[in-house]
Amino acid sequence: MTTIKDIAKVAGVSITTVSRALNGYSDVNEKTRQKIIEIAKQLNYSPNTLARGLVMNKSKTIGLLVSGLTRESAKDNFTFEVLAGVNQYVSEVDYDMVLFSTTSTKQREKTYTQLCRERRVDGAILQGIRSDDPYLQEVVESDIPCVLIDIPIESETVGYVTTDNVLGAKKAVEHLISLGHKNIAMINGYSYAFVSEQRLKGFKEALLEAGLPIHEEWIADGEFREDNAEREALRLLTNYPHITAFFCASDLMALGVIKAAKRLGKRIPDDVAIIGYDDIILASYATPPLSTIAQNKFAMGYEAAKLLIHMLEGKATSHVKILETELKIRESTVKNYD
Amino acid sequence: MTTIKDIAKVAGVSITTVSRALNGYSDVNEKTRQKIIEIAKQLNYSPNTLARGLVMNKSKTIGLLVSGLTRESAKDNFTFEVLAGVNQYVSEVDYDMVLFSTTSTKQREKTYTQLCRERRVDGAILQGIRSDDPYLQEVVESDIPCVLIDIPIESETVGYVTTDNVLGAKKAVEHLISLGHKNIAMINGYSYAFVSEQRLKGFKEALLEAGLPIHEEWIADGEFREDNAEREALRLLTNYPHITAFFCASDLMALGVIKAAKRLGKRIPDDVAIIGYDDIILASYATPPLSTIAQNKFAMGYEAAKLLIHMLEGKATSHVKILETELKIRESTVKNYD
DNA sequence: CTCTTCCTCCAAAACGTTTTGGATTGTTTT
DNA sequence: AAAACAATCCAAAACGTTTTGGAGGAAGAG
Repeated sequence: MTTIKDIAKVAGVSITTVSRALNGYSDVNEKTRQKIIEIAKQLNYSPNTLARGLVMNKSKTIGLLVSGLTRESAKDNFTFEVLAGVNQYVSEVDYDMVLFSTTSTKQREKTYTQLCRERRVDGAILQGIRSDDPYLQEVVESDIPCVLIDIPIESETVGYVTTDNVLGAKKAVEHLISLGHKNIAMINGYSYAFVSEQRLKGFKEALLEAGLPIHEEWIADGEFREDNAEREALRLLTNYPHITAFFCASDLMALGVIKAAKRLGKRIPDDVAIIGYDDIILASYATPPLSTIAQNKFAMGYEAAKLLIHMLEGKATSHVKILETELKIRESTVKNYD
Repeated sequence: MTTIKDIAKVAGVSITTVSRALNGYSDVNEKTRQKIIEIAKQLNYSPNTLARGLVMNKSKTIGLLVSGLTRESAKDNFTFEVLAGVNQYVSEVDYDMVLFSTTSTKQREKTYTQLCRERRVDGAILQGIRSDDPYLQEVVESDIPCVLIDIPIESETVGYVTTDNVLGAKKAVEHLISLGHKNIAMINGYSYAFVSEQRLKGFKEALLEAGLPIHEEWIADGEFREDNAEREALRLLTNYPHITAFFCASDLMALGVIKAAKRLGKRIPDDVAIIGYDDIILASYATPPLSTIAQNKFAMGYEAAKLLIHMLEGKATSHVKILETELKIRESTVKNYD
């Protein structure tokens, strides 16, 4: 493996000059620079980022901390798309990304700060962690720059990117209302996700603004799981047969509700209309295709990486990025749409 | 940020002793070791992996080189599941994983070797690269340990993990034949994927062994794309109406074929049976649910990482791992299955 | 009492960079 | 002709580890 030392020897200059030549400093003669560059190319030189990182005290590497990168999480490809977005920006600006996946057990072994410092990441992006997660507290207290996805916490060193979940939920429910639905149930996600709170808020606001009553007993916790949502929907549809529409805090749960409705012999959307949240791939392939509030997960990853790296380089003006959502109307709410 | 120097000062010993104490060498008194460990904990010490990597000349980091980590590739979650598998093993043995995503344009800028050496990865896993890819040649020539997924190349420094694609394809086609199909078409992937060759081979073998003729004109190239497969299937079904079954080299293409069949008003599986390959998430959610040859993509990633790290640590006995596939029968081939 | 051996410890070198603070020219200004 | 300046180069320190080759002393063997 060739080093700048080797280049220096061949070129007959000092290693200082090689370093400065390769890094574009002005205090080296253009002729020697060309010679050095030529030699570097011939010797097939590539700089040792470890050595560089050691002396510069930064690695040009960010960590992506996701929770639950498991076989099962592949269904909602949320994590994957965020990852793809992060990767996109990171590679545009010549950073590296290292992936950490945490589980609740793992968190007891190693703290967030340890993880980041040991791996010498300059900053981190956190996705999918819950609001009761031990990491979260640590993140805010540590001095490692970090960007949260879908968790609205802001400080000197932490920023976040999210969508307006209140508005998104409102758009979904208003869509149902505009179709004439008056008896709308909601399957929410677990309460230790910030988005659940907000989507619930949007749900209630939409009802209130339309002058509809809020039935607390029509709001169930599906824990963001397909099977739980199915079970809850079965229960609701059986106990409260006048429900004609469901707003679900995730598409995966909406798929569960579809199953429940089908099992009870209800026609969708005639007997019961269903709208989800996220716009996962499965949504458009479901039968019937699922109406939903689309979030651009790729963009969320991209913007998170952008924000983080701007923060690292001291050129971030704001620490917050709110993205748009979009109502996608498909056949689970409107028959023969298209 | 505390270093071993700080610990040494507090403990009143040399940095050598601290290093050796923390790394479990035997030539340090158990009492001093405990003292040092205690101090390290108090000072919140975490080792600088850059410095360590520099002197040890290895980073305990592997690179995962995937091609086409884009928004679109989320549909077939192949990449994601492999990634999850790699991540799983890597974190079990306390390595790190850094993700590189390549595009054909990017490959011209930076060579594989440069990429690996610059980022100081100890080895790499390559997924999704094509057989005509400039990288592939380089990989074999370079001395960086590497594991290929679904590309059977083996050498001192390169191994691979794959499934038996010939057998997998045979199983699929034999299933169709066992259902009485005699006129079976195939939608293959592009030819610069090794798996396409092999699945084609399996397809032909199955036909031959059953004494059925091979109609070359019934074999189309869907380029692993849903839309292309749909177009090709439309063409085949129109031109050769006696075709009663399709074997597709990927589930995504099978979904395209389903669309084509539906568009022509054919009933599935009564008029035309369809079987795919991969078992992507969408397969079980399709209408009708898609029969397929399942590959355990998570396991492929896991085994690839395992193999690579064994190679790195000199304890790999073989450089090859072949995984099993499994025939999953669903309603696209057999009515009311279950 | 001397010679080994074992147990603990340590100083210094090494890894490959970047950066600091000059040194050496040659050229221009006064 | 002296002084100031610009251009080009370099030696040495620094980053935080691991490893090498001992040093010093205590205990056991003869």
